[in-house]
Amino acid sequence: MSNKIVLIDGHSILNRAFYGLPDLTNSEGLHTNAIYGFLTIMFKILEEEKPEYLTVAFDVHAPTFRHKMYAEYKGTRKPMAEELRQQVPVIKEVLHAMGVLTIECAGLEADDLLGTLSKRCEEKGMEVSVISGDRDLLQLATDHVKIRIPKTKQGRTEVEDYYAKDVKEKYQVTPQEFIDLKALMGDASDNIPGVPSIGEKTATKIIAEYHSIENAHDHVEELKPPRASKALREHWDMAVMSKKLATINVTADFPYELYEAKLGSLYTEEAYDYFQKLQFKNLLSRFDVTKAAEKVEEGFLEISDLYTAKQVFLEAAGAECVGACIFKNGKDVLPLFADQAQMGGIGLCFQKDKSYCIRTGEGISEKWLLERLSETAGSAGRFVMFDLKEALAYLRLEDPKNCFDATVAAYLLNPLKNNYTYEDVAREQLEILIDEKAKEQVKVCYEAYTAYRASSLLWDKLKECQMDRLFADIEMPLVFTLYDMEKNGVKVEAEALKFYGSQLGSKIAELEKEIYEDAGETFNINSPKQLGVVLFENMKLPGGKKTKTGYSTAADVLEKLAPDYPIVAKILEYRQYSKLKSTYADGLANYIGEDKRIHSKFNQTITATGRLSSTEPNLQNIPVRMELGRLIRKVFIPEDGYVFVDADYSQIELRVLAHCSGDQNLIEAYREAEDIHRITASQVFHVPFEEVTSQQRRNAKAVNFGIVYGISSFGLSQDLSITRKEAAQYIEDYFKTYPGIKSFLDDTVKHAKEMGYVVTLFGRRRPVPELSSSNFMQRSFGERVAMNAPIQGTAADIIKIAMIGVHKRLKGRQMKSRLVLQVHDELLIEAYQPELSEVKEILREEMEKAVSLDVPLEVDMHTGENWYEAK
DNA sequence: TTAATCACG
DNA sequence: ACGTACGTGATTAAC
Repeated sequence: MSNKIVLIDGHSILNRAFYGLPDLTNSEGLHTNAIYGFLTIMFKILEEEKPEYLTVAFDVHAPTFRHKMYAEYKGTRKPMAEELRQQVPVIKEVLHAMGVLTIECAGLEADDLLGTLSKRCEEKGMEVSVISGDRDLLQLATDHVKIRIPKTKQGRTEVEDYYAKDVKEKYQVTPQEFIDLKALMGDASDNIPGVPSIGEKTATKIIAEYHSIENAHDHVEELKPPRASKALREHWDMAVMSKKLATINVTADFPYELYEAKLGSLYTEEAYDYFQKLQFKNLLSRFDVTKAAEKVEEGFLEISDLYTAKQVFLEAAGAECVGACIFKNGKDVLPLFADQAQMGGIGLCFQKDKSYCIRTGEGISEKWLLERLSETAGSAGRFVMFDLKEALAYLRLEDPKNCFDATVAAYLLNPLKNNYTYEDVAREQLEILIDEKAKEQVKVCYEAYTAYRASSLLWDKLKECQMDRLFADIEMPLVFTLYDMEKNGVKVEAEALKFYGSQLGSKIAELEKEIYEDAGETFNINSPKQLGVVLFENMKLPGGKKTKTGYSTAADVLEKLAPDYPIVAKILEYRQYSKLKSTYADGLANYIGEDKRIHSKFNQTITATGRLSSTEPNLQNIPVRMELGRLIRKVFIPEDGYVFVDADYSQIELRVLAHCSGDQNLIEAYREAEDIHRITASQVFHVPFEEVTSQQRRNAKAVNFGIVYGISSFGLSQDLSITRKEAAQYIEDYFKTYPGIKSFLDDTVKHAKEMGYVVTLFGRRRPVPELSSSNFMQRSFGERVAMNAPIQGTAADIIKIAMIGVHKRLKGRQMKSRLVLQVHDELLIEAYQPELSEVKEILREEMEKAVSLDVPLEVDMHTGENWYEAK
């Protein structure tokens, strides 16, 4: 027979969770971190204790007796953060949905409820666990009442347990005496003043000896040290009041029926809906797989004989919609050589209550299976997969128009997520939970099934958000373009790269030696921590602290010291060389394939704004700004008989801004100007075009950049090393010159605050949940994001259109020239010599005519025998 | 796994 | 009063 009860201090645990976890929001912008943390802690406790009863106590937000007393003493409590406040009613609803009893009582604090309940339950002979983040509650500990204090340490929650003996052990006082201890030492977090000049040490000594403040007061003359004796005499009233404040009422009168606290199943349907809405994905796995899912699985079939497989493909021919997946066998194979990867088989689903897992094997060859799948895809009304780009390595798809990449669709609907797996989509769109431990064939069937079922739901949502055109006309065709780019890769001269690396290596060794000599000791220069200690403590350079963990040794800090201290200059140089060597020289070498080419990945579902990202390796951040780094571009070369053509948009983001804002002045400027920063300077600073100084131009350029980033006076002042006031003046002058921009940015932020998202010219959305934050910094960040995302995103849309156009024309004419890289506003083509002039024409046309704006889109183009020359 | 740093647009 | 520019990815050290 279990006779255990768990009592939770609701607000205290919410608070712990709120401050212990990073800010989380669901897609509606509701903050959820405290709720999530609370539930995690609660589940952990319940699993450990397996109690029969559970009750969560909350404070009522009317002033209570103890607060009122304190308010008279000194002001009021700090108000609760808005992000936390909004989570309080939600956790109560969630608990209710799980059948957990919550109590609150006007005029009583949660402490009093907990104290009274723990006493009542103990008297009934029950074992009691009280969960709180507050040490106050330690006074409730007995042999049968355990106080449990959860601590979040690096993401993991550990719980400290206190029975009466543990309190005594740790604090040298009994739980009862703990009240007196608090009365003397006070507790800032619980607004208990205590006696001035008596701290933890003294208080413990006094209470351990005299056991109560009253007894201590009776012997006040004997108290040591004299300071404490004096304090207690002079502030006796404070001690008495503090004791009253610190005492938890264990005989409060409120209605409570134990049977109501009896635990049933927490995992109810209602609770599931809440968890779904709150997007607590890993908590959802606690719910039993739904009955509906069990029914779905009845229709799953594993096939490994040719005859049945043939039947299935016959049935699938001409289906309205086909969902599919391809799975590998055994260990992962390098994606570069996906063609050679060992295939385990495929998943296939083309009707709502059946899904197949077809394995390769004796009767069924890989080749045959892929051919059938390709045919099926071709004849389908719609062919749906997750991560279609990866699958293209296996399939021959003739007409991309009927293809639907569910990963990309899910990304467009919410670009802020980290991943878009079929499990996620099944849960979000189909409300099906997939058991992680399910057998391979079941998972394979689920993936195909999810692709089949979710595509129409995703498509409807895309239409609802007016992203259907963006999806069908830009993102889906782009999948094919990116696949070809990845397959093409870019040729790299391994020998030259190796030589470059070894040169850097000797330079690094030289600098290392000099730095150790200057410092008078050896240390790891790559460790910011060690470096900080050497520079700012051992060598006593000025410029002290900056980060939480120690000194900042970032470049902008060191640059200020470099002119005066040769060692700092050497460190900066060392950093530069070692970055080049580790990331670029050595880093890139690891990715050169047998074909002497690097096949970097272009990711389509990573960024919040719609840009692409490049990984394994990242070819979008190859050095260019510094000559030394720029040299590395010489190792990127075209195939024999080919040349590079590199084209980049000139200030595409600013042009997008000019168009979207409709600011006549800026539009005019772009229609005429050769040099937009100069013309901006001329207009903002009211000087003739010819008389603009280089300083003025630099400033104007910085303002132009700032505008695109979502301007702030602080940011601009940092960039230009001027005061905030001066920066604010620049911004004001800029907006005076271009009033259309000011109103556009204001309108964008306003729209974002109303709708919760911003939109690009082509309908791409980015949610901005930060805008509803009560935290100034977070909200300001949201405002900058709202200003930047439509601009950066529209530019991304435009170059995507250009890429598709270029790709289509090159392919359509069966040219040998190929697109190899995209770097946000730049395209690199490996052009077959005889096709060079045609390629240049195509590239310019497709880029300039990707979209018609109110300002011209200008493209700079260069050719060369390597990337260094072509840029 | 996270924080710091630095490469790019 | 708050304390930052927007968007990425790779490497390294240190927990």
